[in-house]
Amino acid sequence: MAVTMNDVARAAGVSLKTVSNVINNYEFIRPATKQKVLEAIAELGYEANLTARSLRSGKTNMLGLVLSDLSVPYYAELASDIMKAASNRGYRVLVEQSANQAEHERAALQGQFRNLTDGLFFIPLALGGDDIIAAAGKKPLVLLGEFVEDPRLDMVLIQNQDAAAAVTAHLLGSGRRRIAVLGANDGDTTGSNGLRLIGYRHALKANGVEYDPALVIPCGWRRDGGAEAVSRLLASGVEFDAVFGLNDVVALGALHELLVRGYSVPDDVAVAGFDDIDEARFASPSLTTVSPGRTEIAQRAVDLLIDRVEGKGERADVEQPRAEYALRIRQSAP
Amino acid sequence: MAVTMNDVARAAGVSLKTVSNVINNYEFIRPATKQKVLEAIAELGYEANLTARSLRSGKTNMLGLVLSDLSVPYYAELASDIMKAASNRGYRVLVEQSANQAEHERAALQGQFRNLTDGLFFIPLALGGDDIIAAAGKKPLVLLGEFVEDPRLDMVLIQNQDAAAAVTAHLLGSGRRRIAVLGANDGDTTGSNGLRLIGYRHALKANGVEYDPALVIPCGWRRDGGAEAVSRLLASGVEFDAVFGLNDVVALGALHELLVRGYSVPDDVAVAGFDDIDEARFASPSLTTVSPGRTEIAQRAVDLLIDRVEGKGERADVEQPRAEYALRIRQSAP
DNA sequence: CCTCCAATCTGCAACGATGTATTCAACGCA
DNA sequence: TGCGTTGAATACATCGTTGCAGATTGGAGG
Repeated sequence: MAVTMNDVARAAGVSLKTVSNVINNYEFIRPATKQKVLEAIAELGYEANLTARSLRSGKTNMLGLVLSDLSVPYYAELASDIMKAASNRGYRVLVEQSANQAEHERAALQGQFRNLTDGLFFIPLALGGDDIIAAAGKKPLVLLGEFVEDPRLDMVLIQNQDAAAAVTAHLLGSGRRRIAVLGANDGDTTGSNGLRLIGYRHALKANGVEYDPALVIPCGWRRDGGAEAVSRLLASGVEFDAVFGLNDVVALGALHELLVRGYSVPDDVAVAGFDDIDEARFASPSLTTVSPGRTEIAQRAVDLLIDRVEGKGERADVEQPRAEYALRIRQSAP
Repeated sequence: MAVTMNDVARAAGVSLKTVSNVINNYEFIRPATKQKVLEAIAELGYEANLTARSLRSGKTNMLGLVLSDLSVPYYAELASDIMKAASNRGYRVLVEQSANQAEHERAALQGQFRNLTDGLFFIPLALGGDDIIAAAGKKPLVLLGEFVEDPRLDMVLIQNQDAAAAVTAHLLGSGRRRIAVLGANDGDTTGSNGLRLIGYRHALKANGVEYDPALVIPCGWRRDGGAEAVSRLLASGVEFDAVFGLNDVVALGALHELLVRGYSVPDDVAVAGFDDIDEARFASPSLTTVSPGRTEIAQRAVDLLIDRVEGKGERADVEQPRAEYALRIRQSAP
């Protein structure tokens, strides 16, 4: 059916192996021979069979990316950045949605998905560090700094704590004193939610404001979660003058609910988020948030994973680069 | 390294081919034999090597999805739906971003990307029908009804024209008479932009409102495109009492710009979009828009492509199912 | 002129599965 | 008893590459 190396070899009058050598840029090939082969390739429109190559070489040149759902803007944007960065280094990315289910995450760590790829980017949401270490195979794995932080695993870290503190400090700086936190449980200390909550508490303490657990509202990390959390907060009668959504969609859901109910943002209530998704800039009012350095995260993760895959240096030390964050002050909390 | 069929065969005391037969559910296998093999598989933790299987069988069980950029919410949501539907039928989806470049699109249609997949979903933005037919190989291809509509190609259609007419009619019904259209050029007749513009004109005509080319503002199909289009529209001095963004992000960008400039929506200007992305429901004010039936599109596209791949029926007739649209009336244009 | 080495090219096996054809045993039936 | 038929398992070739070892060629050096 398709043109194979054999066809090219015959057309160029050389051996199959020489064609292979030309394609793989083997050093010792006479320019004239190379020329002949390249011409035959062009003429026949030959394209290497990647499946055969993978079988023989054991490399697929694909990287896996496990995330909960592409319809979540932050993940979609991150995936886009990762795919671009990987493409620049000659790799494709195969995305797998875990739907936030431990079973799906585990399956992606070890099953067929793993075999299809040379290495894995993983945004764990349901599994913890121990689970991951237990389930993961031997191929390179890079976590993306969302929920799990574990010293035994390669990962790109988000400065969850410091960034959350910066947002909180900004709200405090504008005179807010009753800042509700949406998306965490009082007492959380691990995961993005826990770390961001800690950052929030640190900032309160540093500014001499007392921590009130009644202001910490757990909710799903989606728009409707944020909206519903605001409803509960209002129903509870607890006073507040600012809302810090632990990610942007929660903050945007909250913002929407506040406006629907006739509150003025930022006059009555200031709103801030975390992630700096594209949408934040165009919300009305535009959303104050913190950028975790998405593009940098993607680039560092890709470089780290591909270096592992290609075994450059072979050093076994865990690497955990940390991306720079940046506060984005907009209308919702000037 | 990894466990192969051979290892399983040895452990079970049968031939390699028998193991293969068990795995492929070959009909004539004694239950006792099957049992032995399955036990050996479980014990050794054998997993089939998909690369080898692909090489031999010529099938990869992967489908390609070519779109411009995952950071565009509509595409991310569609990709998510497609991946879920494909997964239900045992296929994975490999996404390729074309960045809206003809060269990238062409490459995805014929190059290595094509070889990696059994069939392709394609959302063309830069290429036209002729280009696609010229570039596409022999493997199944299903277009997703955005820009190109071509009777020679399998595709799932969006009811661009009727849905746009429905939005326009709704705006007219609420008393608006000067409806600006963002995202098309006066005279466009092809592509989503053209078809939606035609729908708009039909609705105007049906309601006895004259078409004014000055109200048609071309712009990039992104948030900042919509925002900037509103700026141009205002600068032009042309009067308008409603804005119809030809997709949701354009409409949301426009909405943002209007609010920033102190206009009241919907009192001064009504705003409507097209796509019904998740964000539309939570915008402030929430966005009136039309749902093109994203989940249905994904499901139909997956069914169509997989049926083609698996050659069920082998009928050569082009198929072009049409998804149902639905108007979503919200605050921005009640 | 012969040896030796580097540059260049080639042949064969192998990656791990599946398709085809074949073998072998057991069974029913004349 | 002998023969055809069917169920069950196997042997071998094959998919299109790349790794490895070996063959060939053309000077440089003695």
